[in-house]
Amino acid sequence: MGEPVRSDRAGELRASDAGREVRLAGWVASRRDLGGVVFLVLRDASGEAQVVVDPQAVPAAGEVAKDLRDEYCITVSGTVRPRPDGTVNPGMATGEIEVAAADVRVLSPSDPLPFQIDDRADVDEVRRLQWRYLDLRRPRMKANLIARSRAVSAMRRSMEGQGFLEVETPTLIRSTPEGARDMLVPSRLRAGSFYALPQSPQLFKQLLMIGGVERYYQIARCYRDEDFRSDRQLEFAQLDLEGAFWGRDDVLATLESVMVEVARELRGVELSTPFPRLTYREAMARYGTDKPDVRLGMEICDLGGAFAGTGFKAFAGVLDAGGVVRGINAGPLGMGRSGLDALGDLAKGAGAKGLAWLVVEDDGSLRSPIAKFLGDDEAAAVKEAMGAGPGDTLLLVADTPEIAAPALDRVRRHLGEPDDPDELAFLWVIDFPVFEKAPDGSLAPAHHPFTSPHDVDEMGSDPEHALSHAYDLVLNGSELGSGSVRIHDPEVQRRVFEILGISDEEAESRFGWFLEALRYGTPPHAGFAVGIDRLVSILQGEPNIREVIPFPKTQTGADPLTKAPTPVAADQLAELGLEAAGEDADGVAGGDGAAGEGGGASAG
RNA sequence: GGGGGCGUGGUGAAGUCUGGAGUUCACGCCGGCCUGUCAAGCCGGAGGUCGCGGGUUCAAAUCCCGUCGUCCCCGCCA
Repeated sequence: MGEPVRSDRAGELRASDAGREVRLAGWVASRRDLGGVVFLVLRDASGEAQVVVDPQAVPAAGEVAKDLRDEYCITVSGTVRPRPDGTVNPGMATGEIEVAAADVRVLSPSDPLPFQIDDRADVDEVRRLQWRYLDLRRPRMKANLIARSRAVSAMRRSMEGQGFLEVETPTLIRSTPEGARDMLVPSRLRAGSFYALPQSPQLFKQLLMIGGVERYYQIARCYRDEDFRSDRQLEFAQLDLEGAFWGRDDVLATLESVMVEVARELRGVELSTPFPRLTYREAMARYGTDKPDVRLGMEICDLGGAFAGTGFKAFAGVLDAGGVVRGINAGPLGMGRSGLDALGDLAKGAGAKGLAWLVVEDDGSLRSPIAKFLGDDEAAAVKEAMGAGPGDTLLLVADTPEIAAPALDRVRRHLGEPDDPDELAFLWVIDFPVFEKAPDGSLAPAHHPFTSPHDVDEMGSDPEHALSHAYDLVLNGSELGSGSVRIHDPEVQRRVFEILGISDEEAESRFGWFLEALRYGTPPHAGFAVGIDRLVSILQGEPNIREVIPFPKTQTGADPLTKAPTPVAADQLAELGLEAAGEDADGVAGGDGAAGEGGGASAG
């Protein structure tokens, strides 16, 4: 077996190889048996090449070829030759040549396939995941795997070129019950205690800054035990980075250079930098969201001025109560009553009491259920404020800012469509508030407690308006990642905990090890993390991140291929000092996979 | 926790609203023919618990209830 299985890669053969003896290996992509001659398309990772088997000339090869089926793994020895006149296939990279087979051998036969390898049919995703190894042979997944590899490679190239050190951090870490639910791992050596899988390497990368690394990056696997979305899995990958003696603009510039590199690699485009920056406040005012898709147009207008002193009681009441009237010019929708009602339902789903619509008629008058309540001046002011012309549909929400903004965002995203689907609209959202205001008016921390506030005094005295040095990177309406300038002063860190309602004692018991670290000459530092799955899925035009993950899980956290998760044997649990709760308490791995209610495990 | 879509031979779809024999289309599979095909072509064939359970009905893929799976969304994701 000293002889190599193959001499050449199928997809790389060209006319200049004519006359060469080659040995190929790969899979049977198709077989066209014309009786007197058999054409095979042999596919390997490099591409495809046509093989011709002539049973008259080579009877043994003819016998083998007759029994080949799709996806048999084979080797073919033969001679590369130009195709006869009129049979060149210009749609194929190797279409000028074919390999005249002298010998065909089956390395490994294939059962009939559960679905076809070509892209003809949109196979049910569970089917694809159940036979993911076959799905990976299909063009779509193959292209996505390659794209992901190239994206990560571009990131590494960019980081290395800028002097960053790649450092790995642990994936079995201390649980910090903040933010998302932790994925827990029981400890056998300390029964009853648990590790957590990292939601991010946050504190470790800060320790690396204290450790003098100065420029750190990592392709980090992160875990968050929250419900799935099209852009969320239990585990995901981030480009995580941090720099010492850095401020915000160093971070943004570095990330921009990484994005330029990745976009060049995957899209062959040159992004223009710097990316636009919006403050959080601007983003909310103009788009009603902290991750605006600026490709959609239809910016939100504030109509408080136009309706000041209005006689329309619904609006006047909202304005008097400190609320807002805002709207978007949806352009020439040409929508009937039912369509407009559906938009209204969308707005109501976001908490709005309703969505008022006004259509500008050709003569400039307004057709609307509320038209009769509006004076001529008001109508003119509204049209003026929204830049409305004949045919335009104007959609208005009157409510508190916390409700009006997201409601209009939903309507806007529902209606909007980018002019150019290939456009990449990167932008930064900066100056996030320290606290986010929920629709019910309550305040909740918007970021992790190691984020530096603009002013810690203000954070205490005016929490509603206090800003932090936190920023997000947004691409086409998706949050790609976020970062911040970190607190490096232990006293500031202590006060931030205090304001967040974490007592000195609690902070000491949970983060004492980190607070101590801050006391040993911590450099100012800042950093960021980019969601790799999201970035690659958007650049690849994929609708969800599962398409760029080789072995993803379904929405209920199941892997249709391996059937994970499963119950485990009682003795396996006993060793960990655990007792399973739920119906499958004494189930074993490989059972029917029905997870017990609660599914949890308690320390025993 | 909540809202919505989907589930029909191996695959994809139509049929479901308006109940009437597992009907149809494409691909695949099996067999045969075929010496220049290109997701070959032609002829023949096999293949089904219409996700599962219950109900209504003379009769259910179709209507009703429940349940499972999956996808999208809200909540959640500091």
